[in-house]
Amino acid sequence: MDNIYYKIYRDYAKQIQNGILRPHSKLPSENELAEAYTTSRETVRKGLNLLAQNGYIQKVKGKGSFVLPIDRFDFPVSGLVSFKELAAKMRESPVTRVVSLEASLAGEEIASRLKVGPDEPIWKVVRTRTMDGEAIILDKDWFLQSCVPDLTKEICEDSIYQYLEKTMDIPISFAKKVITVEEATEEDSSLLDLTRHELIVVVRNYVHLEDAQLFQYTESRHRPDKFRFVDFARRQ
Amino acid sequence: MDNIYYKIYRDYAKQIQNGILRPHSKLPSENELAEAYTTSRETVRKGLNLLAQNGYIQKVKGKGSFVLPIDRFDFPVSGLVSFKELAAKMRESPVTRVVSLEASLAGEEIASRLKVGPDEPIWKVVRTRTMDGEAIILDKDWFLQSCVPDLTKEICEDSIYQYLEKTMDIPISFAKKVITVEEATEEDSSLLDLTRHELIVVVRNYVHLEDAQLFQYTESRHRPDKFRFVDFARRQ
DNA sequence: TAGTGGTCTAGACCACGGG
DNA sequence: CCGTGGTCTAGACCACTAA
Repeated sequence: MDNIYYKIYRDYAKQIQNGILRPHSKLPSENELAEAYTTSRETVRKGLNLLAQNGYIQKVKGKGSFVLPIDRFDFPVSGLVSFKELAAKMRESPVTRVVSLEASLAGEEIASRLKVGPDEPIWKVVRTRTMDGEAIILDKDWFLQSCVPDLTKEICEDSIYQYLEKTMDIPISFAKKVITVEEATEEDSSLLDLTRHELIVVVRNYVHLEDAQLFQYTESRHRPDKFRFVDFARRQ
Repeated sequence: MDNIYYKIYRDYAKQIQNGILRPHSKLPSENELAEAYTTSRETVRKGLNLLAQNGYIQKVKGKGSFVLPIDRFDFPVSGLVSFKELAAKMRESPVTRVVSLEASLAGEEIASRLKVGPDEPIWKVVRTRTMDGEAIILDKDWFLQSCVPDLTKEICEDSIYQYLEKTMDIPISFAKKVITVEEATEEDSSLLDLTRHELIVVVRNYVHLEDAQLFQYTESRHRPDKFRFVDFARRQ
């Protein structure tokens, strides 16, 4: 709310998402925006660069900034987007079921993934995601208890990210994501509505706080035919 | 090239990749860097922000900028990285085989993907990528001939991206990438060394020029057990 | 308190595009 | 030519960290 450049980013991102600003239309020039927001050109440019990085606009030297004609529907699946945020952009109504929620010690495998000792207290959450009556995603989350003291079934049924960021004010900073395809396990078969495919798309997410501390490891296991990952990337 | 902030980015990216700067070590402060490069702090900050966006460093208010302890091996698979660039970072020696290279008209499906008419002249390139003696990736590329006049088998065996950027000076700007898992086709089976899996990971890439014109469509079809996609993402 | 990064300003010069 | 975005400057104030 405070940042001027972030307000410019939000203002135009919203207008582009709502279709108020049509694809290929031209934004005001940087000088005009600086006047409109009573700020300097460099501040305007920070806002416009955010829009460009996130695929909203294209800046062309000597001409101006233009709205990109990209489908905003399937879009921000890239980056650090949680299931709840993703589902909000879709037509179907998804259901989250909490299979288990337990406080325990890390153990061998998770300890190595979270780079802590095997006796580190952690939360383990297992959830399934159902769309159109079919359980198609199995989400397994491990959190450091030292970062998240309380966790309830109600929070897990909603969005854990929202709880951490909005309610707890825990600053999530960055994440590394690894996508592979692996053999389905017995757990996958028992908790998901698998069709004939014996393969599962596994998205491993290593989530870090602002001080770069690794605090969460997530495995999101998707039925292959329902998996879709979209990414927007700029050169340099 | 001459950009000061880009030089700062390259200098430190290289030092971090080479291990000259160890993980968790502290970079000089922004004021010190401004002096060292005889430039202003805002310019230094642009370089540091590039490093942060690409996962090299973490900036902490009141403390400084620190090298992130992230495996740089499997890393820049994110973004607009071509097979050649990717392979250069791996131990194995990959082989590219050009299956076909032809000039033709777009036709129905490709015309809709490239958003041109079906009579638009295009290049179609089909290549297989072999590692450790197994053909594991099938790459199918379509280019607008209006953007790329000449294309030879030799160029396709090397890196098309390198040819476009370095030799032709065609400015690639951004790309949208969609990853899905689909049934293997007969073409997949005949050109790749598939194991029992009947599924193929399909990475569709829509590549745009600086004026936002869509000029290339690529389908990269991977054997599931050899597929791996890594992504680094920052919140906001 | 001193040093750090985060934001912002009010200029400047440049390269590019189109009339 | 003028307007555009790209780069850069030399300051400023703030919030945060650590001694």
